Amino acid sequence: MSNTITTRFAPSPTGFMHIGNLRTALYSYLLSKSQGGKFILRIEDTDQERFVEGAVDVILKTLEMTGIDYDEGPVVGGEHGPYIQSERLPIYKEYAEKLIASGHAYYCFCTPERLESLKDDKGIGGYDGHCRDLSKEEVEKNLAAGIPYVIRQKMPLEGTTSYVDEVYGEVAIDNSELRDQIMIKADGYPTYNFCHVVDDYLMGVTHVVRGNEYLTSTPKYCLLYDAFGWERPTYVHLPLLMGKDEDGKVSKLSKRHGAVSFQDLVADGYLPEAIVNYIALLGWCPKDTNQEFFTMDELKANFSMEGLSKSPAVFDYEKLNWFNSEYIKKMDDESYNEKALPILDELCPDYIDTKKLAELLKSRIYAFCEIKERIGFVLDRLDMDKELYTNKKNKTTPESCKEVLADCLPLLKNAKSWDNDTLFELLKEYAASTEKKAGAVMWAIRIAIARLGVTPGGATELMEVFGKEESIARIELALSEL
RNA sequence: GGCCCGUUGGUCAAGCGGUUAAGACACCGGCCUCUCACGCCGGUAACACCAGUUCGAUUCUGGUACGGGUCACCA
Repeated sequence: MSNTITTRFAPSPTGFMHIGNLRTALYSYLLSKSQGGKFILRIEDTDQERFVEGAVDVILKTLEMTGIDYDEGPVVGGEHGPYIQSERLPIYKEYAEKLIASGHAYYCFCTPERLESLKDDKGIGGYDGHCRDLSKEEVEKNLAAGIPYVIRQKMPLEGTTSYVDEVYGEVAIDNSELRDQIMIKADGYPTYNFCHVVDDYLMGVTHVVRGNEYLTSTPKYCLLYDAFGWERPTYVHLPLLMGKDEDGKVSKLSKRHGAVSFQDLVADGYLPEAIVNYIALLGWCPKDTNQEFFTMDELKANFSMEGLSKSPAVFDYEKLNWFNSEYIKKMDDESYNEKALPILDELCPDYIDTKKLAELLKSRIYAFCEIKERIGFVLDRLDMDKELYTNKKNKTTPESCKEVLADCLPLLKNAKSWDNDTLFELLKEYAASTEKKAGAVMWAIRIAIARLGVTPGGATELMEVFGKEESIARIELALSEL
């Protein structure tokens, strides 16, 4: 037995990466890497009906973007391959037969119809062990007759099975609660319940990290390890991720709560590092520190299972927004512009200084998807609401603003250059010479050119963004309307 | 419904028998300021309930309530 820790992430290729699933991958990865262990990626694609084209690529891409690298897995390979379950069918068959031989499993010839009839009106109801004690002769006969069959795990009828979970402590389940679950389906594919155990063992997985929906079914898996005579792994079940409903209640995080897949979030302009940082803190908390910004390396250095929480966490978009805005502010200009400029360049007219605009936006957006809605006043000359000229703090009125605009127009037309500093000085001098408050002058100009009450940036900053021609044109337009 | 798990402010959470019960987001004030944002300063707000153990329970035990999970030829 190796004494290094090995964990794995074993997603189903569903076509998208649910954020809860990503968090599981993260924790599994961190648990291993925090102790210098190994991390394996395995694709669990045994459900032929749910096969989705290209879904594996989504998984690979997500792990790449988030910086969760694996030591073994599809593409990179490894000593325990193949890492895609549909390519391991003979292995499952072999191990299932071992269990039949040892009396821990049996053939079941029941029809789907019979199984259906066992359920109650709520759709709940389990197998009744109908084929559990079929004689060897009957089995041979049915097999020879080509009757479709499944292979079931034979559960003990009495007693309890328990294990100690790293997060939840001891979990004990009466064996009478355990159904003789299917290991190999009629189509020859194994079920999760069976093949993940075989794979985890064969791949040397020492710590099984997964969502707590498996908490109560884990005794069945323990029994499988026992039946094979294998040492059971350490289990680390994670609390679920929840979403808040409109009525204020919470439920398992799903689409109705908003974007819940990694790719949705990225498409909305959230940064992978921000997403990772945020979800790392949903259900885990570092010890002995209040730090909340973590790079992947820092997460590796700080992660420990003691920090894992037992109770479910609500995914809060507000906090994600905050994290993302912080990450945006920390971006260097080059990478920030790489994301922001294409969006602005596509939307804005040529005369707009998109680089300056991007700069103004940097401290004001929480995600890149927000840019479009923030620059409507740049793209179009909005309808003017004259009330905007009234500002109590600067004591402005439409009339006072009209005077300011009329005075400043020629000044601006003669401006030596058209940058923020020059314009600001120009207007400040005008304010001083006419004994007006600078704020009052700025207010008039800003409203005249933006035609909007709240804007990203002040009057002179916006004039720089708009350029001389458009700025002058907007002031003339505003004047004509007053 | 049976079984299992959970419950500290609106949210994420620290706490691991004795604390003025941290911190963060959000919210509300104030400062800064050419509006807003950023930044800075400050504020409101929590141990679900009932018993028991104990000199003392947010911390331990039991029950109740509420929430969640699970009982598939899905994972």
